[in-house]
Amino acid sequence: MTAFSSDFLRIVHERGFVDACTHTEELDALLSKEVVSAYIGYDCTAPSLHVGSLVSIMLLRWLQKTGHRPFVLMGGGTTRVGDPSGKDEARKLLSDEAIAANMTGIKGVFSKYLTFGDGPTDARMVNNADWLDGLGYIAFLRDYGPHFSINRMLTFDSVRTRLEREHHLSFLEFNYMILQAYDFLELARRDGVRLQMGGADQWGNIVNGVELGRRCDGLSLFGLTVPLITTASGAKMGKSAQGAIWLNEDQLPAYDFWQFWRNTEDADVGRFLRLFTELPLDEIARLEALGGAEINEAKKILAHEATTLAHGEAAALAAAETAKAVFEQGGVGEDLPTVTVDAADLEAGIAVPALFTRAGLTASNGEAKRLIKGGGARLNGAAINDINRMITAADLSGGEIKLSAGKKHHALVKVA
RNA sequence: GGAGGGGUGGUCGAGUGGUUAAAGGCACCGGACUGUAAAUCCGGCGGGGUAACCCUACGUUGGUUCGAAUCCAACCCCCUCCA
Repeated sequence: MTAFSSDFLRIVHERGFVDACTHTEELDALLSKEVVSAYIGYDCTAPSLHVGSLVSIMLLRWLQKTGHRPFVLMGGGTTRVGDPSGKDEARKLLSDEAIAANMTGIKGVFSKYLTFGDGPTDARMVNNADWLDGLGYIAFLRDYGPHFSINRMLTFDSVRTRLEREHHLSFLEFNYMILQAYDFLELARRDGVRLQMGGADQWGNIVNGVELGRRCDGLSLFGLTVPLITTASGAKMGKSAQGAIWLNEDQLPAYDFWQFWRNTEDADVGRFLRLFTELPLDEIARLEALGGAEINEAKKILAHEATTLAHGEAAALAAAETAKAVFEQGGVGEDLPTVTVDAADLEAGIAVPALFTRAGLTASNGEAKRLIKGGGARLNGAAINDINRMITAADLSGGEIKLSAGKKHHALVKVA
């Protein structure tokens, strides 16, 4: 591997953040010489970001830590068009209201990882709707259309796969890459941004921006992509029983976030420690070398570090305490999801399946019944085998009832 | 505008009149084994009901039929070729 003179490139290479880079050596020289502004764009297709975006967020964090300036680009304008990259069929169009609401949710995430402000290395957030919404069609076509070759555009992965699979690709989506390229040019002009980063699936879009900058303004722009992170089993990261692993606490409690990392596969521990924590590499090497059951210690550290970044150390410690109580001592923890029931309801008795569903452990009464039949439901740690069992105040243990669906999903029931 | 092909559950994909809540794969959930891991094996996987059973679902809306995902009509959407 090349020796880098810039801290940023050296660190992100060592830690496994880099998939591809346009002109590594020139970029390294630039980063060594001056404060570089770099950006990553984010879709506004969901109300929060999930761990799939965390690699790129960590990348921005390292950028800032090594003395450069991160820009977070909200795709308020481009989300209205829809990025065809990595999708083999057309996405649904979102309403403007939904996009605005999603943007608000996403903004909150970044403040945990980056320092925003007006200083030279303070992060800034921009919204491409600010310039895209006001574009005039003819003027835009005349100014930038000549720089794009249809022949070339047709060879880009996002376009080619659609064509090969004979899936529909609308003209609207076909324009996406032009708009994203224009974003880069616009940011370069406005704020002197020199580097665009993103996921590996963004390579084509990023390269387009680099080329547009050179053709229009003779700018020397750079692109860098991070690899798509999958688990050692080959699955995309971030899936779980309850759905995506969101970074917003109101979408996913810190305890569940902590549990996600705690349950990392053995084979992923080292890689994840490098990507999702800021522990020194020699420490990670030591943790990674742990064998057998000892690797669980490494997973706890991973969970602690990642949760501390996302939700703060207090939340991480609370999650760890709860996990310890629940898994290592078979008890209950403060941080478990909790539902409250009326005392009157409990006096009258609540059917077990209904209570599991109310606690959010199952999606329907039928699912709860199947869970009970399959032997996966437990009440205060004891297996339930009777579907018809009623839960009453007599089941209260220390003023609460602990329900478990499987070994990893627990909830507390308290009386209102 | 014309011709042909297609739209099935979270997803991929069978299924051309009844025994089809709809094969199979994947994903996901539970159990066993473990280390809150992986792999493997077993079970589950639309909703409601203790149950008999009832409801909802195969692009949409109507129709034929005792009975339709399956046949017919109109409409919507996608693909390919032609103009």
